[in-house]
Amino acid sequence: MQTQPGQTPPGVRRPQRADARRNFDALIAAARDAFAERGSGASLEEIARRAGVGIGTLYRNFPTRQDLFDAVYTDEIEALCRAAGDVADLPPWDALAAWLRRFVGYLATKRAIIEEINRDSAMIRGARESMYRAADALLTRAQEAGLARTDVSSDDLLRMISGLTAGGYVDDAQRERVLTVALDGIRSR
Amino acid sequence: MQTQPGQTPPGVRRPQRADARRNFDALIAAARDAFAERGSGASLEEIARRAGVGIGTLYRNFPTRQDLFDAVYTDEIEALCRAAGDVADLPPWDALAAWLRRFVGYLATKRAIIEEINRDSAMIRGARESMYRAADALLTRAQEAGLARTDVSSDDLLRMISGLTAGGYVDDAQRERVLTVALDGIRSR
DNA sequence: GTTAAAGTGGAGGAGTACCTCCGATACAAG
DNA sequence: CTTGTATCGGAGGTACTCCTCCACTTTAAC
Repeated sequence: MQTQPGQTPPGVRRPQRADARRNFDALIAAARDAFAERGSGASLEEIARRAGVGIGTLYRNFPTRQDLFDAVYTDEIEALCRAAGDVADLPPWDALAAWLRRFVGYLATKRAIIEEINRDSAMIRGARESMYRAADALLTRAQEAGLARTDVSSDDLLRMISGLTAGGYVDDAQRERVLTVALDGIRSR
Repeated sequence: MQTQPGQTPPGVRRPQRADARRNFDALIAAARDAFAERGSGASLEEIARRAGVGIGTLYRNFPTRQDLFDAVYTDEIEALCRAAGDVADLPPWDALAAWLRRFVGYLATKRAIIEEINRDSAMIRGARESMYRAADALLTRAQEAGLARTDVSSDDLLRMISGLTAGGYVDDAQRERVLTVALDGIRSR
């Protein structure tokens, strides 16, 4: 074990060789699906099977369950941050609402991520903070335009929305209704 | 196995003998704590140990995990329904808000119950429906008084609030802030 | 106090998940 | 093509959970 890696992830590194990289990526994809379906306790052997690799390969790339989870989670968060860029040129309120809708979409089937979203994990903190910064920029803009109430923080907002999503709704229409109610609560009056 | 019990619960019955009743109640209490701490996958052996009984006793009283879960769940729901009576003489909006606060309080530490609240289980359906009726009465009253928006159902409402609670908040003040936003979203304008 | 019936509890078999280890394999540099 | 090396994969040891079974204990009716 090298003693001064200096990278962000403690033990997880995308491998060099082509076949190894394929396996690495397949494992993350399989883990994403498995966590979404079975929750964060999904069997690691099943994840390896889904990815079409041996259990040993899983453990070499991700020594602990948390390492694997962090890799999946970081991917998702990065996608959300990119989405914040996509809405930057909408009017303040629309930008906030659109991004929150996308946030909900990303989280909709990902129970494990919702469960874990508030937990602390040394290496994840950075990714989560950049997501919070993205949300904060959108919320602040809406607040400065006088469109959003000023007594909520972006932390309040994301916890509220991710909680809402955790419910497991009868259908998309219901989820949309509930999201509308939440947005109306945030709008200043 | 008796073939025509005719009771509401399929296999669960509060036992007759004093010592057996003590064990039965201790098991439900221990299960409530264990489910709250560890989620619905808590080890049954640990529950038996916490209750101070053998694993055999647990299985005699609750042949399946679901039976035990149902017993805990039904208890909680009944308490919530009683709480709906307590707020009946408040003004419509205050009654709804007060009951939802109590609802949140009950659910606050009960991850397992939140997880399960939308799942279907033959014998639980009755209990859940009476809770929904209680919520519906309060919401309808507020709607008829022109205080609550009419485009949400009690089902929407409870899913939304129980989702909010699932988040895991930094502190009570944050949870209260988020609940206030949700209530403002429900209030008609 | 006696006794039949109800209830107890934990040993142990079966199944499953975790994780390590190392002989076999596939890549890529020469 | 050859060869050194990175990588693979799954057998198997360990640990944990589920659940059954039955010799023993407690209750409460008489």
